[in-house]
Amino acid sequence: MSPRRDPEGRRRAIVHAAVVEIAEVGIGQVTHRRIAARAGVPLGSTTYYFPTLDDLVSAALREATETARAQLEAWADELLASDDIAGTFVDLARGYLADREQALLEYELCLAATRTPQLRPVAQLWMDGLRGICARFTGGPERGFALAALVDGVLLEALVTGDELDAGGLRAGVEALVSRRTAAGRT
Amino acid sequence: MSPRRDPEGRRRAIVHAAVVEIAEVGIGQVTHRRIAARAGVPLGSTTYYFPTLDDLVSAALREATETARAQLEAWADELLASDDIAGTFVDLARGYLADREQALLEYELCLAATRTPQLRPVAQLWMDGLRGICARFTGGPERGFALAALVDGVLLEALVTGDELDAGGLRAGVEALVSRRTAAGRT
Amino acid sequence: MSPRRDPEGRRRAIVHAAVVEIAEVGIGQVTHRRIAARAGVPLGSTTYYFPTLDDLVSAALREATETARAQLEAWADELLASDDIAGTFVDLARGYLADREQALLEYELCLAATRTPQLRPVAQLWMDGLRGICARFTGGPERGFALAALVDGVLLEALVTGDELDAGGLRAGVEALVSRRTAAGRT
Amino acid sequence: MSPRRDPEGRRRAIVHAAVVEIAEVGIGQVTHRRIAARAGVPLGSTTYYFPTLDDLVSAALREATETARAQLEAWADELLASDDIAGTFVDLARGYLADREQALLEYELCLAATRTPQLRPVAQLWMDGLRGICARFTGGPERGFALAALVDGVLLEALVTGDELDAGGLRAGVEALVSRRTAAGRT
DNA sequence: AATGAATGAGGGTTCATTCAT
DNA sequence: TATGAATGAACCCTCATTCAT
Repeated sequence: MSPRRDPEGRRRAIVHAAVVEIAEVGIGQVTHRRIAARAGVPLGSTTYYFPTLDDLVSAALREATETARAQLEAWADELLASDDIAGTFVDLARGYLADREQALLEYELCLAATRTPQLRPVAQLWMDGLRGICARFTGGPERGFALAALVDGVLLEALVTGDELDAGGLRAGVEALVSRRTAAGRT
Repeated sequence: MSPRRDPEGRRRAIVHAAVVEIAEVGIGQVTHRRIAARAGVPLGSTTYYFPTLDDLVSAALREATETARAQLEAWADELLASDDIAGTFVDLARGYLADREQALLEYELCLAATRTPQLRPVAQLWMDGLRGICARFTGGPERGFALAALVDGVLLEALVTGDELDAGGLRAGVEALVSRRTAAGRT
Repeated sequence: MSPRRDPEGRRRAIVHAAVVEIAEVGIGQVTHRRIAARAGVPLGSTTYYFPTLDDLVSAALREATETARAQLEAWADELLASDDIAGTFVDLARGYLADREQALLEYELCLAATRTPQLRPVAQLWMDGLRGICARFTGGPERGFALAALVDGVLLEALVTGDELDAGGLRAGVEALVSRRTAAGRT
Repeated sequence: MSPRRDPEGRRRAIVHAAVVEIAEVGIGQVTHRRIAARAGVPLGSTTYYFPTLDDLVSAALREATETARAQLEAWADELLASDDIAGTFVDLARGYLADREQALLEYELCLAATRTPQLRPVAQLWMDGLRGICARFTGGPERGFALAALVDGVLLEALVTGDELDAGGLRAGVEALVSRRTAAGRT
């Protein structure tokens, strides 16, 4: 199945399997064996490419963040091109929650970062990215931070309650925070 | 310390140790042994009072939520008595973050609830409580939800980044969401 | 439920529960807790009446043997009154196997006796009883022993295979071993 | 003793240790740790080769049965070559009982099979083997079954009572059951 | 006399990690 | 380079037994 001679591919396959596995069972429950099984590689490969399980988990979370980063950029593009900021935010959030497990992983990473210093920068990446985007649509950085927090909070709540996204709340919040002038100036 | 024969006290001591331990190392890393050591009781006691580790963890999270709930009620009182809603929110959030580990535990519980059905109601309690309070200060339920999400987001971000509370963002967000009339009517 | 003041009754209830429990799960899997639960008495009662689990198991096996002994006597009566020894043996064996678990317990006791000296006499009781009965229907003690062994073997095989009693084999064996003259002399 | 890298040998050593251990303490009392100690391998090895204790026990019993099967075949050969069937049966039974613990294990397996379905086929192997042999020396299958039961019963009784084999009883039984013609035809 | 509380030993099992090959 | 074998620590949990009440 996996190419005999493609170390980089192997590595990526393992990391990817780790991401999926973490998303599914949570950081605390992930094991070498599970990842190896999921990736379809021998157990030894996981420790060969990653000396420690922590290393592997870190790599997985890093990759997950990369994914999120790309997503954030897509958000920025869509938001800039939209003339209904609030509506677009709702659409984007809904899209984000579509892959619930992936989204969960993101938040789990954030919490894990609070106890694992090496995860800090990874988590920071997401936070900063979201804040950066939000700040473009509000009068000042403070409101931008508030908007980012709002989005984070709405997403978290949806994940926790298991309900649909609270579109009404999100829309109301965005509208209250987004600068009229900015929105108007764009038309 | 604990009297030889005080089942209820023993039980509480174990639960409390579990709370502290979970706050410190995370739900996924907590073990009978750690809790027993922290509580100063023999290993067997933990399984005597709680047949399963899951039971013990549940009890701990339930207790933690009870604490949070009490805190929320204190919030409500302070907010109702205040004529600077935003400023009071900031103070309260700061107070909440003062015990970082306890706060962290709260969020960990929320995330864990997504994968452990039995934890759902416990997490819901917090979410509902916060939303209920917030709704009192906004024009409608949607803005109330948005305010709750904002608070949740701000707290989460502070926990994750390890920075101080983003007071400016919180204040700006609250001001944008809180109903003028309510604020005005209270002067 | 159980009378407040009836130590002997309590004791019997525990022993009986132990018998049933052993029959159900096997000697090696029986525990104080299981017996207490089955008997509907507090855990402490089991150790109060029987210092050791071994003591309790022994008592249970002793009781089981007593039951078997009574059964053997019934066999003797029926056989003596019968003019179709082989057919009666078949009927009796079938009756014995009707309560499979009880029968199993008997054999388990026998095997356990090989490793637990204190169980020896209990097991011996059954063996001797069966032999004694059988000897009455054969020409000499040797054939009597053979008949007893045959019965034991047939019962064991039925238990192990889970099949019905091998009536044909048993009948053939009995007929070959039973003394014609004895049978004839009784008409 | 055992080479560093010899998985098959290791596996066999563990299984063999399990057989011996079961013979000594009984199925219900056997543990990973005991087996590991007896085999002179680390604890982890037992679970590495056999995911579950049940698996290990099954393997051990299977092996024991294989041994017994080989023995049965030897019996068949000797019996066919003999002109004193009864005497040969006695010799064979005595030989079988010479290794008391191995014999005990056999019967324990049979009883355990009644409660552990996966053990059924293993136990059946022994029963069928013995019956098959016996049937060759009797007039019909029914007497064959009876003979097998007789042998089983005699062996069981010897094991349980701890006495010598009841040679007289066995001889008498065999003589009563073995087909004259077969015996005669062979002279 | 009777019992719930308490405990520590030990059981099965999992797993990160090391290492010979 | 790559991997299956191997290992021991640690985990959760069960339980016989002891003991204060």
